Amino acid sequence: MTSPAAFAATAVLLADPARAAMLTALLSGEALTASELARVAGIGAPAASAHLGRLVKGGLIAVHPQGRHRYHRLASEEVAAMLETLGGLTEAVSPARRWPHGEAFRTARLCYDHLAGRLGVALHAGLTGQSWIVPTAGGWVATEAGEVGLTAMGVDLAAARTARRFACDCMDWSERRAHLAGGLGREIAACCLRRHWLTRIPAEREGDPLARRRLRMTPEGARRLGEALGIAA
Amino acid sequence: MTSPAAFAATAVLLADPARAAMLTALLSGEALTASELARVAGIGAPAASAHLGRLVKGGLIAVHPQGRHRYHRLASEEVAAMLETLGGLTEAVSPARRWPHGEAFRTARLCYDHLAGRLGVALHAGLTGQSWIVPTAGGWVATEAGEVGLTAMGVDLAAARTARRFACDCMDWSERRAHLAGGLGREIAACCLRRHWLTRIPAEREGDPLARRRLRMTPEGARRLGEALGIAA
DNA sequence: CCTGTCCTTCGCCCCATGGCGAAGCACCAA
DNA sequence: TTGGTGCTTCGCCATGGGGCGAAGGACAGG
Repeated sequence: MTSPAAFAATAVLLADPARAAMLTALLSGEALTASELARVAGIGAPAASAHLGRLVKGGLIAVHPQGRHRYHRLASEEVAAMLETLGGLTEAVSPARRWPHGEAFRTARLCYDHLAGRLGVALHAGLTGQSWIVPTAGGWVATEAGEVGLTAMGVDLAAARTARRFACDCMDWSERRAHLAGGLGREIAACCLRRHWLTRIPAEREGDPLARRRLRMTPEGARRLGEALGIAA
Repeated sequence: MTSPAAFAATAVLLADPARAAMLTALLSGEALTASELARVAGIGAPAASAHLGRLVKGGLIAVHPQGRHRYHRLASEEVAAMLETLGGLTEAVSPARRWPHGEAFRTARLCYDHLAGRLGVALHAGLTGQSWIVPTAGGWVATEAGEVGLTAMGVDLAAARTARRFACDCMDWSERRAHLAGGLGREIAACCLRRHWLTRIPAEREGDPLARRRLRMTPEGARRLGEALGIAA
């Protein structure tokens, strides 16, 4: 029997401060070990293990055992989008207890594995405005012009196509507009980081779960992204 | 001090089955009394009162006292979008416990006060594709052509402008694409319902919190929406 | 007024959940 | 094999929170 209020079962997983801290840390897109996550959450190893077990069972995170370590990452794009949205709601509803993201956070950041913030929204607008991608059922597909342009930028389209979704929208809360997720979003972000068009901003204090999500655009990046997509930095 | 895992405070409000049922019921966009919500949640009046108090305090719902009755509605567009997203995540993560929305639910439904589902996404694509709305910082604005076209449809643009946001994106989970929210989204939905281009589908069983969210397009509606926006029903 | 209704507050019980320490596995390195 | 380390399981305790019944305000109608 499916309950009409089915999402409560998922919401309980988000409702604990320790689990929330873990999930927030994983929004950087990096895979973290159980002990790293325990430290981030400020709890002991046994408690962390229990939390991680519930998160895995609930389908929110996935595990990659590697020797003695167990690396954890968010289970999917959907989970990342959900956390981003919930964080934005919290900020909209109660500015007093919003998380401490500064202006840099709104300008450009990682949302799991793709670009968000003003840059992410501008990228979405640029791709659709130039018809490099066009709508289809359940997402977007690349046009011929898009394939040429993206390949010239250095984006690995073959890798992007291996994802479950090639390109789809993800809500950008700080901008109230959609940015690009899916395989294409991932590969564009990877390309920008690989070529040092974007660099991660180091954390200001130790153990900040939002560390490594903030991005800064290099002069080279502003030029290249600008000319490729006609967007203003 | 703002905790990095700030969203946990909001998530606890969603994590209870009774509160989740209440919020789900309010997604229909209607204002409900405390006793109606108690019945929907399957709990007594005292428990419902406590839950509603917490939801109001948390900024998720708003109250309108009216005589002996206290009407409750969702506090904002953001809350509705958040619930929609969380419901979608639950379905993506765990199809076993997804809520029972049939095909009609995916085709056309209300997301609080605006249109969602395939129809909502098609509407968004039609408005942007014909340049009736164009992007701006934090949302969309209507062009001159858009003002003419929308007014001809019967949409009250003056009313739409009284909203906090004129037009912004809202994530459509079943389609993985953005649909239109904000004052314009609200007025378009109101127009379609007023002119009987769309009608609510009656609930199949008593007390279904998803009741009155499902929509069906009338032949007249398909024709009018189709010719106005060039969308396929 | 008094009555019925709607809603809230209060007091109480109960159990689900989160935390830890200790012990037990699993794996790498010597 | 023998440690050393990372992680999990087990047992236990404390607390928070959700539920109800009973009682108390607020409001409409006679």
